[in-house]
Amino acid sequence: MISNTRLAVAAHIVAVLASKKGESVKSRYVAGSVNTNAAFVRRILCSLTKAGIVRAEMGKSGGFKLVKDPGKITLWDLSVALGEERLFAVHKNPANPCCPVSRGMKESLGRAFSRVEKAAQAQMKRISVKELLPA
Amino acid sequence: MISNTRLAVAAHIVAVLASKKGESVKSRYVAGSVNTNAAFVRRILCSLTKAGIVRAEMGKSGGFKLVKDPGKITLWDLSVALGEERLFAVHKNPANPCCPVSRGMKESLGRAFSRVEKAAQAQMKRISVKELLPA
DNA sequence: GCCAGAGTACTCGGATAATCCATGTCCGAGTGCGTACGG
DNA sequence: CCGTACGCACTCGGACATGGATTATCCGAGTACTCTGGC
Repeated sequence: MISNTRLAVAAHIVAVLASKKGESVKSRYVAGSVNTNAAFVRRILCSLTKAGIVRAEMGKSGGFKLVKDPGKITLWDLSVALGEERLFAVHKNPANPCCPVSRGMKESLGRAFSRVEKAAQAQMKRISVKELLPA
Repeated sequence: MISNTRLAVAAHIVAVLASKKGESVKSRYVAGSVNTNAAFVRRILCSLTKAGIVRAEMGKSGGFKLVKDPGKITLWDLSVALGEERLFAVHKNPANPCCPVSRGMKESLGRAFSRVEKAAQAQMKRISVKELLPA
């Protein structure tokens, strides 16, 4: 069902930044915690920057800082920042106009999936990054 | 978040079968409605067969028949049949033992994602294929 | 006319190929820090 | 001693491979229908 791990990695990244209490953290350090490469981390941090969740700082002693309170950053915020609000994909093949089922299927599926996504969204809004940190 | 369209296609397939009221339908016909190739449809139908939702019939006038009542087949049933119960993926890179955040992250994320998935699951169980059919 | 048997056409099922997306590797552009020099 | 200018090391950002997943194409195996021949 899932192919990418961006949301999980984004949550991990923000958790690391939160554990550093607003200090500047380098992408390389975060990559070490996630056990991946720094460029991948930066690509996600770029999205988070555009969403106003973190701030990038250039130069020798650069890095990323958390802008918002970790208790106020939810999984939903991260999903939106990554542009991954949708949980389900509908096949994009054109509908067969000869088949009544096919004609209405995309809209029906869209409605059904939206209902499910709305329920998921409500839960995601209730989970903050702070809850992911060790006690 | 999603890359494959199997759940959507499975729902479409079952809807087509339901519209035929238990008659035998060929994979080729279904493929025409979904606008894809017949083998792809058959692979999904194979999963649905193993789950006892449809039955395959060989031979010249073969095809697939719906076994269960469309009103009793939910999106969740289809997800289980396809083996796609999980909505989120956690990165599988090993945790960095030096980082306390990293050590606990997978478990924290697993718990958080489970909560979201449980909410989604509850909704998916409330949506049957019958609701996807045209009025 | 009825039954048996072979042939055939059509199906499903699985193996193989092409395509697309996510991730990893690499290099260029830019900025803050450190040092050296001049005042 | 203090301020300024230069060089540098280190950062982020984006372009280019690579690997895996998803979907499409193809071929083999098998079965129900059909037609023919015999009784």
